[in-house]
Amino acid sequence: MARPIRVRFAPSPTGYLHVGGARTALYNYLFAKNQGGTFILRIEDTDLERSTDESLRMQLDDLKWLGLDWDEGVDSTTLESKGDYGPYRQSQRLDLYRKHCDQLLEKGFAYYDFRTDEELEQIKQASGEKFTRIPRPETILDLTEAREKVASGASAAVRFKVDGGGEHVINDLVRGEVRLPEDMVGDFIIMRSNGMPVYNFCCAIDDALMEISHVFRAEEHLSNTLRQKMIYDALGFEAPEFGHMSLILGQDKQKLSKRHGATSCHQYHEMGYLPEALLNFVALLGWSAGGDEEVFSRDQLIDKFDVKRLHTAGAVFDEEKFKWMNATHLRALPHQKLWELLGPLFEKENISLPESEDFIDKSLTIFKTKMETLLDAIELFRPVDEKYFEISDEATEVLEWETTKAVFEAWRAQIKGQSGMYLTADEFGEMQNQVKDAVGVKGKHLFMPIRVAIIGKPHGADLKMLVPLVERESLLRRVDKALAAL
RNA sequence: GUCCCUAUCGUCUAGAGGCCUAGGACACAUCCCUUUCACGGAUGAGACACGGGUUCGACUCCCGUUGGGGACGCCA
Repeated sequence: MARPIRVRFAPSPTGYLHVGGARTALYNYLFAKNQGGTFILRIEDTDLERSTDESLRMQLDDLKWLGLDWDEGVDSTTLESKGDYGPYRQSQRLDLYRKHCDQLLEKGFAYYDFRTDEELEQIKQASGEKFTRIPRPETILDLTEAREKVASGASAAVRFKVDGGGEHVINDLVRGEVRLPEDMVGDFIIMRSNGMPVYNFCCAIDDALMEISHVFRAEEHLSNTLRQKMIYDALGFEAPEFGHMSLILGQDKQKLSKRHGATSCHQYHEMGYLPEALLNFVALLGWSAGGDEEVFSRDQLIDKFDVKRLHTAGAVFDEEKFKWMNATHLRALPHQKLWELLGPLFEKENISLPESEDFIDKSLTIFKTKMETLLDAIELFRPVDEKYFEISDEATEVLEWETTKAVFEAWRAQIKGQSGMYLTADEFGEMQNQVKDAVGVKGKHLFMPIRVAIIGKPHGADLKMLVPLVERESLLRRVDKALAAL
C-alpha cells in the first residue's frame, strides 16, 4: 500500500511565521524532498476574526525567504491556488466541509447543539472546576427537527459525538506506540454556529481529500490527532501516518512564545540572520544528523534527514548558539554574495563605500571574522566612510596620555611624506616604525593613538588591513580631527 | 485537577545491553597565535533525576517516584 509521499505545512495566517512553524515546515519539506514526495502548503484560515490576507502574505514571504518552496498550494503573489487538489485555502473549501458535516449528522456521528455561550459558561461555572469538559446536552433533537429549527433561524453549533469508551492507538513515527483513550476529549465542535467549520474538522477532511500521506507536527496536537482519528473512522477515510515532534521551548522551558523575545522568522531576518542559518539551527532542535557535524546547507539537510533521528523531548532555543551558527554560515558565504546582502543595509544607513572587487574582497576578509549577523557590518564599515569618522568615548583615556600628541604629529608627518592614493600594508608598517623612532614610544602607547587617528577608537580591525582601504587624503583629515580633539 | 508526552554536561545533542574512565557543539576558563580586538588552534571544567527490578553485565529494557512539558476553546 505504498502511497505516494505527500506532506503538508498548514499555517494559519495570523501574523508572521513563528520559528516553531518554520521548523515544522522544514521537517515536512525535508521529508518530502528526501523521499521524492510532494510538499503542499495549505492555508488554515477558518477563523475569520484572526486571519487576514496581509498575514498570509507575511507568512508566504517568510517561507520564501527561508527557501522552503512548495509544490502545491497558494501562489505567493496572486494568492491563487496552484495544484490539482485545490483550492488550498480552507475558506474556499467550505462546501466540502458542509457536505461531510451533513454526512456525519446523517450517520448519527454528530449532532446540533443549541446551547448558547452563556449556558455553556454557566455549566462550566457550576462544575466548580477550573477545567471541565462540556457534557453532552440532555436532549438532542432529532435531525429533521433540528434542521427545521436551524432553518427557522436558531443558531446551533455541530458537535462530534465521542463515544468515550474506546482507545485509539497510533503508531507515531517519532514516539512509537501512543495510546489515546477516547475519554481524553469531550464532544467537540466541528461546525461553529456561524456556519464556519473548525480546525480539527477541516484538517481531517483536507488531509484525507488531499491524500496527505504523512503528518509531522508538534506534540501539542496529540489530542487533536485523537479527534481527527475519530473523524477519519466515522467517514471511512484512511488516516495518514503521524509524527509528533517535541516542542521548542524558551529559556524557562515553557513553550516558546512572544514573551521570550524574538520568535518570528521575520524578526530574525530583520536582525541580520541568514535563512540557511535559521534552517540549520532549528533543524537541530529536535533532530540530529548522527555524527559530530552540525553545520549543514539546505541540500545537506535534505540528504541527511531521517525521521528516525527526530526526538521526543522538548528543546530550549539557545540564542547564543544560534548566533554562532549564523556567524559560521555568514563566514562561509562567497564575498560577492555577502556583499549583495550588505548593500541594502549600507544604503539604508547612508554608508558610501567603494564597489571595486578588490575593495569588497579586502574589506570582507577583515570584517567578516567580526560579524555574527549582517547588521554587525554597519558599525564595522561605518569608519571606512569618512563622513562618519569621529573620536569615540573609548578613546578618552588614550587622548589623555602625554605622548599621544607627539604620536599624532609624527603620524601626520608620515602621511604627508607619502604620495600615492592609498597606502600599502608594507608602507604603513614602515611608517609606524618611523613614528616609534621619532617619538620614542612603543606598545600600546604607539598603536592605540594611531588607531584613534584612523578609526576614532583604540580597538578594532587590524590596521595593516584597514589602512589600505582608506584613501591617504582621508587619513590626513582624520589625524587632523584627532589633533583637534586633544 | 484529569489525561497524554517526556527525562544524558548550563544549553543543543551522540549513545539503539558490554565499544562509556559517556563523545561532539554553543557558552565558560586557561594557554598558543596576534605589536589591539576578533578569527583560528590546544587544553580544561562540566551530565546519565531517584528507587526498584530484568540480566553475567545497564545511560541503554521494564515498573514506580520525582521533575519538566503539552492538551483540556464555537484558536490553530
